[in-house]
Amino acid sequence: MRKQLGKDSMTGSKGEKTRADIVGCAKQLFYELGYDGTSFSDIVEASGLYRGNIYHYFKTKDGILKAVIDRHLEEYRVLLTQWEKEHTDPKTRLLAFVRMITGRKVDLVQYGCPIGSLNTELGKDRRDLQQAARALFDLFRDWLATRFAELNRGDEAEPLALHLLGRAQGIAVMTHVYQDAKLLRRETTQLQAWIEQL
Amino acid sequence: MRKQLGKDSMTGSKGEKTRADIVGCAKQLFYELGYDGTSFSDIVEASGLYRGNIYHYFKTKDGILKAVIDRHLEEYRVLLTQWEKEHTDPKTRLLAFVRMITGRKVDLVQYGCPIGSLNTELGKDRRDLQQAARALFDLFRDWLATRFAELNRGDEAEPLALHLLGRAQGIAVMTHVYQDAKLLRRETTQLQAWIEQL
DNA sequence: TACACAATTGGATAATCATCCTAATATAAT
DNA sequence: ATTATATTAGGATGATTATCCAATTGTGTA
Repeated sequence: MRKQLGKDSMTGSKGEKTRADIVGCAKQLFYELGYDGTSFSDIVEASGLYRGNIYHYFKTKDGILKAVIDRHLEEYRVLLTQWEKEHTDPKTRLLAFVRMITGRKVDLVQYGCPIGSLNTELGKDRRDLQQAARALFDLFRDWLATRFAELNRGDEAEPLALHLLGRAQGIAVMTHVYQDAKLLRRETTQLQAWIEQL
Repeated sequence: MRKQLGKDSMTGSKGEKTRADIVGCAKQLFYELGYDGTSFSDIVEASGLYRGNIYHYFKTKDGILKAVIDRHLEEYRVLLTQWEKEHTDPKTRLLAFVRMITGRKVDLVQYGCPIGSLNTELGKDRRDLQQAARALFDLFRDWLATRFAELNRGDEAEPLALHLLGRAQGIAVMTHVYQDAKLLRRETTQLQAWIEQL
């Protein structure tokens, strides 16, 4: 019954739950208030834990952000895998990406794109952290590029993926700035048409 | 020789220059570091003035931001008027908008879109300030819509303007995130083609 | 049972933040 | 020259920030 290998393989389930709670609270707060806009005290309050306890799991606020980014990565990976299981047609898979945008309409109107706004904020003065956050863009870029490759657009696959990602980002920014769900609907419809006509 | 009416009508040119310097420094700092990322001390250092002196001109940091937004508005208004003077064809005028993007390539790669990133940041927790910053989007939206109206796209003028703005924002985000000038070039070329084919 | 370590408690700390305050000095009008 | 106001000088203030630390409690293992 020894599991002495990794130090985090089989740490008490109690601690793992606490750790996950911290990441969950921080993830939501960073989304709603921004990374810099979220204070350590905010995380303390939202989680209902003590300051020291949180520092037992994370040495710095930056460390929490890294964990939040990892959580995002895990969740989006699950989502992408799910889309691949649900659909086989490349275009339909691409449409699932667009459907994710419309599905998160309410949050997009209120807080913008979670990964876009995070990268925009960190890109200003914390380029070290932005590099970590960029992995989220890479994840979608690669997945989308694979879909375009499935459509036999081999050499244009990556540019097309970046184009689609950019379109989505633009829609997210405009939707957030104008708090306009109609705009989001109109633009995503155009995006769907663009995919179908590929 | 009395000008007792407005308290700022004809304040000494010395003070007006100081005020303008403060706004100029803050404008650049807010762009490079973000609003929250810029401390009052940063403005003090960059301007070479004393703290109290800056507070003589602006009661709060928020007040400085409002002045910075106004400065942006003035400068962009000049730019838009200039484009209208330089070109008469609506499409050529729209292309001037796209050329602005490519012309600011270096800054876009490094700091993103000044008005987009500002709105994204303020939209998180300071919706009151975001409302003021949104005026910058309105300025471009209205100007672009007028161009589409010139192209006899009356009822679609505003949606088309928002679409073009969104495309530009998306390009700015992607260019900034990936620090990739090539991407910017590729996407703006597509945007030009879209305008010409209208 | 005893021991080692994980987890929690609760407060302290130094730095930084925006803001405010009182004087001193310059500038212009009377 | 005198008064009033605009401007500059420089420091003080209290709140908030991220981070740290010592003491205590829980928990699974030898």
